[in-house]
Amino acid sequence: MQQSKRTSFTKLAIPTQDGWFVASYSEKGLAELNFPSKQGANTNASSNGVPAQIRRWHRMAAAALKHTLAGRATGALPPLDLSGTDFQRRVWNALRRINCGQTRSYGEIAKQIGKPKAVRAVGGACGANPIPVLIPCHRVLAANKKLGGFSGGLNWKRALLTREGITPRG
DNA sequence: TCCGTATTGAACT
DNA sequence: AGTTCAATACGGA
Repeated sequence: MQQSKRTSFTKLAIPTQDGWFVASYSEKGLAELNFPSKQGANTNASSNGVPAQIRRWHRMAAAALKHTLAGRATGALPPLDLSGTDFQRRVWNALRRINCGQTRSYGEIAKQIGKPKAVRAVGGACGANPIPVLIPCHRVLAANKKLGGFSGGLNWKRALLTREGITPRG
């Protein structure tokens, strides 16, 4: 049997004041989080057939997401099933250490993971972050406090930072 | 192997 | 203060 096949994640919606986020779970944990899309998302309409453990993870993820969207500390997260290279996971791990209301530059993240010159690669890893908001890639600004970029749209990044009391330049 | 990237800092208008 | 540019690490095609 091919366990790598992984036909599909279990997708469950998280209702927030900003719309319906979609969380994707594997058997190992939370694998993806997507911003609300205008079209109705392809989520499991009910919890029928969803393992109890995943439902538990989903409750944790939903609470953490709502806290973060409100500008509060993210709090406990379910286990994360991060697919990515070593480098990317190092970056994402470093991002998780940025507390609410704090920011880092791409260069600082690069230093933190022991590759001070890999600043652009850090940017690339941020863009590949499968779990935005909960892995706070929005707290990474450019060296001169410029906004930088955001895969979910700069409007999101700006809004998230503002809620945390941060006013980026630009 | 080549190309793009959510960078950076220095040099130069 | 704005613009240009080379250096640099990584990932995808």
